[in-house]
Amino acid sequence: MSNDLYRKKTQIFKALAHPTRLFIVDKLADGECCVCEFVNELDVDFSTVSKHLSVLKNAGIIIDEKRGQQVFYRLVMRCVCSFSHCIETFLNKE
Amino acid sequence: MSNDLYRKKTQIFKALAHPTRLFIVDKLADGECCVCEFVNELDVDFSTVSKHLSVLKNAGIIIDEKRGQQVFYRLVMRCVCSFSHCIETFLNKE
DNA sequence: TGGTTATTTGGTATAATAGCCAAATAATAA
DNA sequence: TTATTATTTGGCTATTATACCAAATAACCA
Repeated sequence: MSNDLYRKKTQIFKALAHPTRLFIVDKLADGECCVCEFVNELDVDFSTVSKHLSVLKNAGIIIDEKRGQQVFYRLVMRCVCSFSHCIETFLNKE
Repeated sequence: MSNDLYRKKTQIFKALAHPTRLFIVDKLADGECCVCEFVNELDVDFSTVSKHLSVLKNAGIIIDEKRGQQVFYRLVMRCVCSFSHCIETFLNKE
């Protein structure tokens, strides 16, 4: 049980283990978004969205880029989408 | 943001978001195991292993079958393996 | 420069999770 | 029936995660 690998993998699963963050990833699968777009669609505080984004960023799932006063986020770990899709198929079977 | 779907998906990611549980899933990818086999390899209490297994079971990732006095667990959500593999590739790139 | 907008950071209260121990259950053996 | 083995469950404490508010930063505009 090589600890370091499991620790890093766990960080990725933890980052994804929240409904708001899964929603963010789903949305980013269709293209980049700025922070305010998430705030508009989710009924949570700006600071809360920002913190969720930083969790995903620290895990290496998304990256950010500042353009003007806005910050845009992009999905880099694309295979999350295929797993997410597999889960949906799985849930429909039950 | 259809809440019920995100709630269920989150449950699956939460279930996977622990090093011990990732280890269990990895091991089950190679075939069924009984509880005691995990206890031997992991340095944690029997009750702790049992609780980790029930988290994975409640999420629908593994199933159990009692044979005699032992309980055997099997991996049913196989696509966890491919995602796990993708994460490893991803981590190696960095 | 001063004001406004977009975003992040720090503080804090609350909720969820993890791990151990002890006790309960369940199957089998003596 | 009693004892033994395998596993689960309940209770408790310590740690971690979440969400809000307020304050800080950073870019742009007047």
